[in-house]
Amino acid sequence: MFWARGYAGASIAELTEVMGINSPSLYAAFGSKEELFKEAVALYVATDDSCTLQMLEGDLTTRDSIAAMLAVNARSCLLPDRPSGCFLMIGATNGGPETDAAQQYLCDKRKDMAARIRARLERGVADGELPAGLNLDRIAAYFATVIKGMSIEARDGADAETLAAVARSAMFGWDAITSTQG
Amino acid sequence: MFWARGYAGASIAELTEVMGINSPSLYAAFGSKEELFKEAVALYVATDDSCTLQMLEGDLTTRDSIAAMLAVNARSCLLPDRPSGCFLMIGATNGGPETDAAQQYLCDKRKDMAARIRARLERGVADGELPAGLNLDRIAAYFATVIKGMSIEARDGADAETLAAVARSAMFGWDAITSTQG
DNA sequence: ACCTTTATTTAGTGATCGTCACAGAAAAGA
DNA sequence: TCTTTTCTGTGACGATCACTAAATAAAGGT
Repeated sequence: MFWARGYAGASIAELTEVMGINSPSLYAAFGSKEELFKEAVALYVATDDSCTLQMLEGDLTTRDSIAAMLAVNARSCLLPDRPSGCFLMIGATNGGPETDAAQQYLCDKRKDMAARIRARLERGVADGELPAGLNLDRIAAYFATVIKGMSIEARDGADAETLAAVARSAMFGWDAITSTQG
Repeated sequence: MFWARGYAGASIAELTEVMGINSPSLYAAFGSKEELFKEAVALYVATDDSCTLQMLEGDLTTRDSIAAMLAVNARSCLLPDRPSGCFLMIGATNGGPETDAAQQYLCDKRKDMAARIRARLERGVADGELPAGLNLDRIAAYFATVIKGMSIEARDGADAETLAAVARSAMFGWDAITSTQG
């Protein structure tokens, strides 16, 4: 529900109906809507989202691991029986001050993602695959931007082939991006 | 208000307070919250957003016009006294069924943007700058994805230099993207 | 079988949502 | 000046929001 409607758009009444419980049970188990949301996000990060970032952990070259991450993200934006796009990108964007905590929580998760991309780039520098002196923050920001954009693109109705092509296109500039010019 | 909080997050009470009127005046002038939102979006498209797509209309080469569009978009995501990011990307993403019309309206505007990028690419083919046989839809989807991602990146706190670097990075693969391989 | 503890249901809290009927004020035409 | 028209402010509509106190049912221990 949070994934499809967002934090503010998913009401307690809808949540309890889907969960098959009454609201007092929900509050006894989770404490508040905000806590329930955070647990849902944590579950998402531990399951669906882990596949994408897991591509950064293997024995692939730096370039191939980034490419694989983009490709996996493109696919996971259009899984059957799930809302389009990544939960972390679209789970809480709109809303008044009462949604600030949820928005900040997702923002932190997105920054974790960028940090892990940056860590993979650092490993590439340490392995000698990438030259020293690169501005790794900016390179990581570029790939994070593409990933974020793909979620909106998926919500707008892009098909799997288009998203896969976007992932490939984002890699075409790899050699120039990873040259020492920033 | 819609830009900062989104369609569902901006209440009539907040809107009327900012506008300095009472709700009956708002309904007499615009008819409904949805109509007011559409007028606000139309105003945004005609003013702030026009600067970005205007880069596609000049005498620049296809490559330079796309690069200029990305650069202008990067700057307009972080204007002072305005919410971060593009209104079309973040104005209505969350919410229940009653926000579907607003979401669809913004989605159509985003597709207009992609269509204009595609039209610029077509002009490039007609001018002989780009080879024939390219899958222009996918190329346009790539640049649209980068633009969409930059808005989330801006909301997440990226500074102007980072966004400008992202815009440059997105252009590094231009030659490969515009080769006849799709 | 009895008591204690846990879980679920019913019902309702005040607040806020988008929207509008109605009354009173201001402006315009004669 | 009087009437007609347009506009603005007051107040309230039913619905829904997140959240919870009190009552009822179930489960576990002895």
